[in-house]
Amino acid sequence: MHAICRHAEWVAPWRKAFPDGSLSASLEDAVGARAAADQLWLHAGGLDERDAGRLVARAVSAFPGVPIVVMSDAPAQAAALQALHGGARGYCHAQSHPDLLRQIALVVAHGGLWIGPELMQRVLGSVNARLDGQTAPTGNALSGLTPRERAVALEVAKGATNKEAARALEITERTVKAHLAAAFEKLGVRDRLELAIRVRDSAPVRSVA
Amino acid sequence: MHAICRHAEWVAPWRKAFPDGSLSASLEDAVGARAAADQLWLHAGGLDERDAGRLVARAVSAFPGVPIVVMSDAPAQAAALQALHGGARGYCHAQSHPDLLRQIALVVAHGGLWIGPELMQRVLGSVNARLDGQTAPTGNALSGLTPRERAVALEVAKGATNKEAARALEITERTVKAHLAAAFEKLGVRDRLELAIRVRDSAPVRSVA
DNA sequence: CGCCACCCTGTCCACCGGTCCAATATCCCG
DNA sequence: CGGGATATTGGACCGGTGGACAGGGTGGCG
Repeated sequence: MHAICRHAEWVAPWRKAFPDGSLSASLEDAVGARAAADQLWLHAGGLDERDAGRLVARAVSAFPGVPIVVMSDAPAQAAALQALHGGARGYCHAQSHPDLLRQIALVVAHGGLWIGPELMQRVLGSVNARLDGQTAPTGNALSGLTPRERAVALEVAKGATNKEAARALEITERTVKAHLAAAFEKLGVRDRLELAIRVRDSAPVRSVA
Repeated sequence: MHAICRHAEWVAPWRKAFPDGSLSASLEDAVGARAAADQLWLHAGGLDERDAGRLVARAVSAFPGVPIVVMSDAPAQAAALQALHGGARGYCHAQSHPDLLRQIALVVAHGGLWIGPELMQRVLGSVNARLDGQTAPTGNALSGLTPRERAVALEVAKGATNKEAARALEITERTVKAHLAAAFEKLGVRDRLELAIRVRDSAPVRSVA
């Protein structure tokens, strides 16, 4: 267990959690001291996201195979993502309770990934913000189509297969193909992909999370 | 500790890892039995990604607050993404060594997230693409792909067929298929239409502020 | 009543798209 | 040097897709 922090007092909880842990003032010092550790904890106090990400990347290459946990003074989701993307295995508040730090160490030591509970929620729930238009924004590429053709085109533009569109509209797959063929003809496209592109590019408003 | 699996022999390692764990044949059985568990392990053996994702989502709502771990017979990145997006806290091979399973349980029990080490980077890249529309200039849907996969994906996102993409990149149609299949897997999409949607929605340039 | 537009369905078939089984060559890294 | 990632290609397989050939039903309009 080794931590890197310019001033020892910045990571008081960590010292309390791991009394036997060693500490370096910088990554270079740790490398010079050949600090062999099972885990490396980085204090990224004043660094912005980008610098923190780079620091993590350097640490990863300097200590290959050693899991890295980043401690921030002001945790932010963007910073957490950068840190994890850089190769960190954990991200937490530098002033977390020693018990929590030990718990994080446990998770990371066993190959797990530690991200803040609020970030966890975003990760796990990100897909729930699915787009489900179902609106009727007239005046775009769909204006020349009949209502049913438009409905089918919208389903396809969401990525649906013929079978799925059929189920969604409660009609036969054959009928979907008929409406689709008509839409192809009217819009001058050759397949569902071009239709989807046409529809989505001409959509007046987009409700993306 | 509770597992859901149609046939007990499919999850022999799990039974060895948790001799005291209970087991149900289906999610409905588990609900009916009011199986109160600290963790719920789902065997998603023969299910495809989508059904597995839905199963996880149902399990999450049926057992709110209970961490879910998905065991797959043939782990794939796309399936892992679907499972995690559905709310799973872990994803692993159903035939993993009991020691590894116990390790995973430990991580999950302490609030961690378990994904295969090789999957970690990609998942984070995908999460990156989903979460930030303004912070990271780099990191759209293409970020996790290799240069050639990215090139093929861009051609397809423009509406090109395999043959056209092949001609544009001066490679065989067969190779286009290979790169596309890899891109599908990494992005967690099933066909070129969903890939095009994903790519175009995460494009760096957006007309709306 | 005919005509027409729209909606729905059926069958047959060629082609494309996606996946599974490979193999080969290069390059970089530990 | 061996292992891993990347790029490239081959063949076979099969389901989805799109086009072509059909129809039948409804409602409006001259």
